[in-house]
Amino acid sequence: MYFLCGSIVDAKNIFYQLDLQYTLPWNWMIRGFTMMGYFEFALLFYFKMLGSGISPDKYTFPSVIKACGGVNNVRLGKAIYDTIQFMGFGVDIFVGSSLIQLYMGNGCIHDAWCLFVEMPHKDCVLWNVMLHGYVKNGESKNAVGMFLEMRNSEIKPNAVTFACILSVCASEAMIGFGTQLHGLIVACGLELDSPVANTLLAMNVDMAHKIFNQSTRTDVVMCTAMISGLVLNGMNNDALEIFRWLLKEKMRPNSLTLASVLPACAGLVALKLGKELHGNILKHGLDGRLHLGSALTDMYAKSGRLDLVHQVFERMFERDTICWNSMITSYSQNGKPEEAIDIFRQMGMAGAKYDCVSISAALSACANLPALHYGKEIHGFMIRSAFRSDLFAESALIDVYAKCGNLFLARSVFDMMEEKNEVSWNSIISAYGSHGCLQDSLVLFHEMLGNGILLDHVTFLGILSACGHAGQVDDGIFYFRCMIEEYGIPARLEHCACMVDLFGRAGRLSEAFETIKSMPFSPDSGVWGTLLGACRVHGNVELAEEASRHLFDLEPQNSGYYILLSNIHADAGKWGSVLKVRSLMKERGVQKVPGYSWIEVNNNTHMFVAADGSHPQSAQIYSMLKSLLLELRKEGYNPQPCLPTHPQTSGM
DNA sequence: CTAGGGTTAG
Repeated sequence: MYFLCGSIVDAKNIFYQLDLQYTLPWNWMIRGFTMMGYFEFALLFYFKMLGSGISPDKYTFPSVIKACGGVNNVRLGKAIYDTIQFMGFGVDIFVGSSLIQLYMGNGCIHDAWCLFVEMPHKDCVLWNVMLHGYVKNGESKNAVGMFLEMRNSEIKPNAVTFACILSVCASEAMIGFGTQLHGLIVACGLELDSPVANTLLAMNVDMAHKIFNQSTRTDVVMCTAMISGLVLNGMNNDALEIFRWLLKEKMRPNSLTLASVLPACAGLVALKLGKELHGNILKHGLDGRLHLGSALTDMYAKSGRLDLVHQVFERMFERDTICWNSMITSYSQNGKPEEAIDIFRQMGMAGAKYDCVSISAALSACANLPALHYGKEIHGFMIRSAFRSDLFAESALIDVYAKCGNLFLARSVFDMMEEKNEVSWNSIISAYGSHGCLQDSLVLFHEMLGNGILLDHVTFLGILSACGHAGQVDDGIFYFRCMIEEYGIPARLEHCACMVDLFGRAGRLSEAFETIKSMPFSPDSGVWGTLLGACRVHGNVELAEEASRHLFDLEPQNSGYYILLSNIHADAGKWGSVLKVRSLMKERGVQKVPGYSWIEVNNNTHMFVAADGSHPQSAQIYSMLKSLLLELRKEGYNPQPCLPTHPQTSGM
């Protein structure tokens, strides 16, 4: 079993040193490939074996049939079934349960049932495979019927039986039946067994912990279930603790275990451990597999390492919907919305199937650009396909329309939703908030309360930003307190950042600074940047110096902050300080990145840099700007920068 | 040699 200890290359080398006249090494190879999830290779070796004139034995078939299941090839499975009968092997319980699994995994419930009935000897595993098959196909009634029938037979249910039937109770909310079963499980003395614990985990984390700690028989499967359950509940540290314990106990994590731990690393931004795991995955030749590839991509994305994201993606053997989705998300979450949309396109061209996740990920990229044209295109696609009533996608759509400045469309998406959850409400509240419509935000907030929707920290983020955009400082203070005291939602860094913005916009800079000093988090560049921006608007040089000190510390290469500080000094007429900032930039080798802006007109995107004369209609644009500014002056508005001049005529 | 555990989104 070199597959479990070393790499595929090692296994192959050893294989070719063995005597290939015998069936045994072939069986090992086929079983090894199947266990590692390399179903195609398992089948390839099966046919190589037949081609070499080696006849398979009864130990060969279960692995081969499982490999057929891995590539969803029922027809091949049936052909092998014919071969087995033709060779006169008869169908034992091992072949039988593998076949039933294959049928059930591909929705051939009737075939599975026929085979089950025909089996002369039925053991507990065979019953369990049938039971699990019904559960997987959503046939809860038949599953329960199967269970009751099993109770009437002489076969005793075991832990796996209960695990299957309990999962039906959890999904169908059959709480009464569930408690009844629980009593039965305890009566059978099975409570501490691993598969039961898995299912209990889905119901209650505390209970799972208790069972896990008391359990005498913990194996890799149970640890994996425990880890994934903890990650699902956001308890990443506990998940990593179990993983470290598993290694200490000399248990061997497999690809399923690794796929469960990686999201915990992603959540904690534990890049070092993540890289170690990646090294392990590479050593075992597992990095091209779908589950691990997607998890690795996400882990590197959350650590901000797009270079490694790209590397992992390039090395993948196959690409399914999920791994494309995590690519879109990776770029979108790392401030590269254009690339994210591009990947969304590539995904379609590569023939991958879009799902709700792809749609909502692409839409959130559109919202961040913001790109109304792409957003509308995807909206059209949603209407044509069946993605219209997906909560995630619709909330992202509200966000797109709001960020693209179209509140009306955002509201109509919200109004037409068949079903709304807290995210949908949060999206529309933030939409009004970012447009300065505090009253509408508050009306929706109370409507949300009235509808019994659960408020969360995002709801208050929307309300606080609404107060800020509307300049209602007192309301902001009120809702900030209300969140903590009345709803028991602890303030996060983002809420404090909203408060800094709220005070800053209103010119109450000392209170903004007070907020930063008193908050229980270490302020990030966003918070200091907000304060610096407010200092520019309200002309506070002293605080600007303070904020800049922190910003130059946090992001020494970000030219924007240096420029902003130097402009603040310039506004105050302190030309000596302006020169100091400029020389600091030079000293640190900070490059000034030109700012771009763009606008969509008739489905064409036009992009501009400062003092840009490259647009074909540049002359008209500048003359229009000039006349607009003259209009503004007539109305009494006197903007700071001097009148723009056409760069070609001014010789810049 | 057969059953139970895995990845992505606001």
